[in-house]
Amino acid sequence: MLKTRIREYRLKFDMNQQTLAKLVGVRRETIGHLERGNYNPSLKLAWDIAKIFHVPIEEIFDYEGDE
Amino acid sequence: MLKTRIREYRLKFDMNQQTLAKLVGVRRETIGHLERGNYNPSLKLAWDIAKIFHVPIEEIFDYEGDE
DNA sequence: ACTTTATGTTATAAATATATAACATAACTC
DNA sequence: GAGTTATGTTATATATTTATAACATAAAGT
Repeated sequence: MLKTRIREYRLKFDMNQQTLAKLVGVRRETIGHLERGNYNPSLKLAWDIAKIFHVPIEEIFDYEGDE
Repeated sequence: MLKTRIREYRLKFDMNQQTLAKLVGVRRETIGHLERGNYNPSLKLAWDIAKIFHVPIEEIFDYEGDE
């Protein structure tokens, strides 16, 4: 399972799903799905999100403890 | 466009596409497609590949200079 | 109470990654 | 030169991400 800190960083940057979505060029629902762990993003999307927060991808997404 | 150093690291680790593919649980062709930039991987696959080489994802994949 | 804002949720469609199988080629070994 | 190994390549099928649209709810402001 993928653990993500999108919500944590999103709140830290004081933005809502809509704003983040627009910044990385996806839909609001897509951000929501990711935050709730509904599916694994593409590398491109993960990259764009991490870049918004100025952190490495591994800081936001974590597959530790997996299959 | 996505630039990748999969081949470079794969050779450094002295493995062929087949071996790397098996290590990360995909097909040989998938590794080949990635090396030739045919498509963007999922975060999971990018993560697994980077982990094989013990480097951060950004060391292997790079979207700098994009859209 | 009504309106707005943020988020959850669900169904379906579209796009894209990956699997699978098949064949090609070039390098190397015997 | 036949056989093996590594890789390229292409066509089709399957799986998964993402888009799109619609409706629900709860909180906050007026």
